[in-house]
Amino acid sequence: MTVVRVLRDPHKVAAATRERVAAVLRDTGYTPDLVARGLASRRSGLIGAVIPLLTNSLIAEIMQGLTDALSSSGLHLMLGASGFSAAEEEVLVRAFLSRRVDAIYLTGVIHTPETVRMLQRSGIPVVEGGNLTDAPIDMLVGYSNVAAARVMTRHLLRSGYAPVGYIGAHPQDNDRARDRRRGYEAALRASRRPVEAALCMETSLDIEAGARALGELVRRRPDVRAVFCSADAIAVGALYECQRQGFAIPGRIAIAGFDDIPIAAQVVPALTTLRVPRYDIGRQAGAMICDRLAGRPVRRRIVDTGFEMVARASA
Amino acid sequence: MTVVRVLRDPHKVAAATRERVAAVLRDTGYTPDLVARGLASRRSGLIGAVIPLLTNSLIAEIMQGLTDALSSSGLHLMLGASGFSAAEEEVLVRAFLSRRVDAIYLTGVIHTPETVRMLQRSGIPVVEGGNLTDAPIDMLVGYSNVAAARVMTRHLLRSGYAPVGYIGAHPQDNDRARDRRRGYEAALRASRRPVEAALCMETSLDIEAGARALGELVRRRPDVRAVFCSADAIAVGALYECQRQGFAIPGRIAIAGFDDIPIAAQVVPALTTLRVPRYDIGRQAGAMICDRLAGRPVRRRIVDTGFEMVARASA
DNA sequence: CGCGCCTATGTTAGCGCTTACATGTCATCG
DNA sequence: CGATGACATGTAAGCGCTAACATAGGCGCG
Repeated sequence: MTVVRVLRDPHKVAAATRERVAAVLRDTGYTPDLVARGLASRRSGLIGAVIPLLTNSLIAEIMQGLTDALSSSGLHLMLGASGFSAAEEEVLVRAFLSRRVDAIYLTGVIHTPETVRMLQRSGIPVVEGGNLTDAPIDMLVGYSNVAAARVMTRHLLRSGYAPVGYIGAHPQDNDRARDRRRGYEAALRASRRPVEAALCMETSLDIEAGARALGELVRRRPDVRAVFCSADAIAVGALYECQRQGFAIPGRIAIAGFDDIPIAAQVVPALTTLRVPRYDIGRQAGAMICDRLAGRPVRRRIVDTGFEMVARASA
Repeated sequence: MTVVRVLRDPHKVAAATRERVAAVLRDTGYTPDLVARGLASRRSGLIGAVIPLLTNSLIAEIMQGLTDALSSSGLHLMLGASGFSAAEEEVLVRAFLSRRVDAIYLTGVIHTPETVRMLQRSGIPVVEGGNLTDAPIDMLVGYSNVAAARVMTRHLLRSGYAPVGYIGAHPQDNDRARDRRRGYEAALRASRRPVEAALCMETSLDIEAGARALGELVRRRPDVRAVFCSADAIAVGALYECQRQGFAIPGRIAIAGFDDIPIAAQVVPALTTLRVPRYDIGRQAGAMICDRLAGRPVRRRIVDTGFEMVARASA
C-alpha cells in the first residue's frame, strides 16, 4: 500500500495523498504492528539482556546506558534475570533467541557451553559486559576485576594494614566476584604474604550479610587489621558492625569496598572503594550493537573501560 | 505439519513419528519462532510494564513478583522506564501496544488522557500498581499512600514531636509522593495544627538530597522536632546530616521514612518507617493478568494490600 | 460386510507487514 | 512527437507460524 510509504518515507508520497492517508490512520487509531514487521523484515527491534538480579541498582545503571544507546535506533530492551546462575542464563538466552532478538547483552563472561553454541550459531551480535576475558563470544566491554581488586588490596597493604581479610560474594557462576578474590590473592602473593583461608569469607550480597561476615571474621582472626569487601553493600554492613562493636575505622580495622554506590560517600567514615563507569559500559555496549546492526564496522571488539580508586576515610 | 503437534501435544502423535520429528528438530537446531507465533495467534506472550526508574530497587521487587507470577504461564516481561513523566509513559505504552503486548502494568494511577484512551481502546488487561484510586483503568493492586503517611505523621505527633516537618520527592506525575504529602497534611489537620509551607521541602529521591533538605529545613525552622520523609533514601540522608550536625535522634529530631529499605534497619539509630508488600504487589498483579488472559474471572478488580508501620529507634 | 467413529496425519488460508518489482503518469528533450 | 526518465502508486509473494478443517487408515459393531 501507499500507507507504508506514508509511514516510512513520507516525502516520496504526494502531499495530498499523504494527508488523506494520515487522516484515515488518525481516525482508525492505527498502530503499526511490530510483530508482523518483525516477521516480514526478520528484524524484531528487540535486544535481549541477561543480568543477575533485577533488584541490583548497579547493574540497572548499565541497563540505563544500554537503553539510552539503543533507543536512538528505535530498539527496545528485554531484560531477563538469571539469579547468578549460568543454567538460568541459558534458559533466558534460548527464550531471547526464540523471540528473535537482534542482539544480546550478557553480564559477565561465564556461560554454559550450550549458551555459547546457541549464540554462535545464531550469528547475532553479542556483547559481554562487566569483566574482561581473552576469548569473548563476540564483543566485550568491561574492566579487569582482578586488577581492580589487586590495586585496592595493595593499597591496604602499603598503608600498613596487615593482615588483610576478604569478604566476598559467592563466586559460583559469578566471574566478577571470582576475579575480585583472585586479585586480592594476587596482591598478597606479590607482597610475599600467605593467602589464609581463615581470613576469607564468602557471603551473600547485602548489608546484613556483610555485618555478620565481619563479626565472624573478627572472631576467627582478632588480629585482622583491614577488610577488602567485593561489594560496597557488604562493606557498609561491615562498617556498621564495626560501629556496633566499637572498633575504630580505620584505626582498629580499615574497610574497603567495591562499586562506589551512593551511600559509600555518606557513611561515617566515608568508604574507600573502587569506581567503575557503569553507565558507560552500557552505553558502549549499546553503541557496539547499533554499529553492528547498521553494518558499520566496530573498531574494537574488546573495550577495557578501566576503573578508579576512590580513597576516602575508611582505609 | 506434524511438527507443531510434536511440540504442543506430543501424546497425540505416534511414538515412532514423534521420535523421527524430534531427531530432525534436534539436528537442525530448531527454535520456535515466537514472532511468527505471535502474528498467527495474536498472542505475543509479552507483558509490558512501565516503571519510573530502572535503578530503583524497590520497584524492582515489584517487578520480581510480576516476573515470577508471569513465568509460570510462559509470559515474558518488557520493562520501560518513564523517568516519573506521564508523557514518557505515554510513549512507552504506545510502543508496547505496537509490540502487541498481551497486558500492561503501570506504576501509579496518574496517566495522560491519551494513555488511558489507547489502553481502553486496546482492550487488553491493565493493572495499575502501588497506590489506590476509585477509578482504575481496569485492575489495580496497591495500598493507600495517604493513609500510610497519615498513620506515620500521627505517630510522630502522638509521641510528642511537634512541629513535624516533611521532606518529600517531587509530586509532579508521582501520585505516591503526592499522596504521602496529602496524608501528612491530613494528620496535621486532624490534630488541629497548621500546615506550614516552611516545614515542607520538596527534593529528589536520594541520600544526598535528603541530607541537604534536612540542613535547609533546620535552618528555616530551628524548632522542628521531627521529620517525616516520603522515602527511606531521603530519611537516611537526613539521618546522616543530623549525625554530622550532632543532633540527637530522636532527642533533638525524630526521623521517619517510608519503604523499609534494607539499610533502614542497619543505620544507627535504626529507622522508623513504613513497610509495604512490594513483592506481593507484583505477584498479585501478575496473577490477575494471568487469570484474565486465561479467561478466568478476576475476583476483585481492586486489591488493597495494606501497609505496616515499623517502629524503630529513630522516631 | 459396510457403516460410523476414532486416531494419526495432511492441507489450507491467512495473521500484517516487507521486499522487489510492475505499472501508470507526467514533464523533458532531441 | 515519440522516446526517456523521474516520480508516484500499485501488485505479488512470502516471513513461520496457527486454526480449522480435510483425509486416510484401522477398529468394533449390528
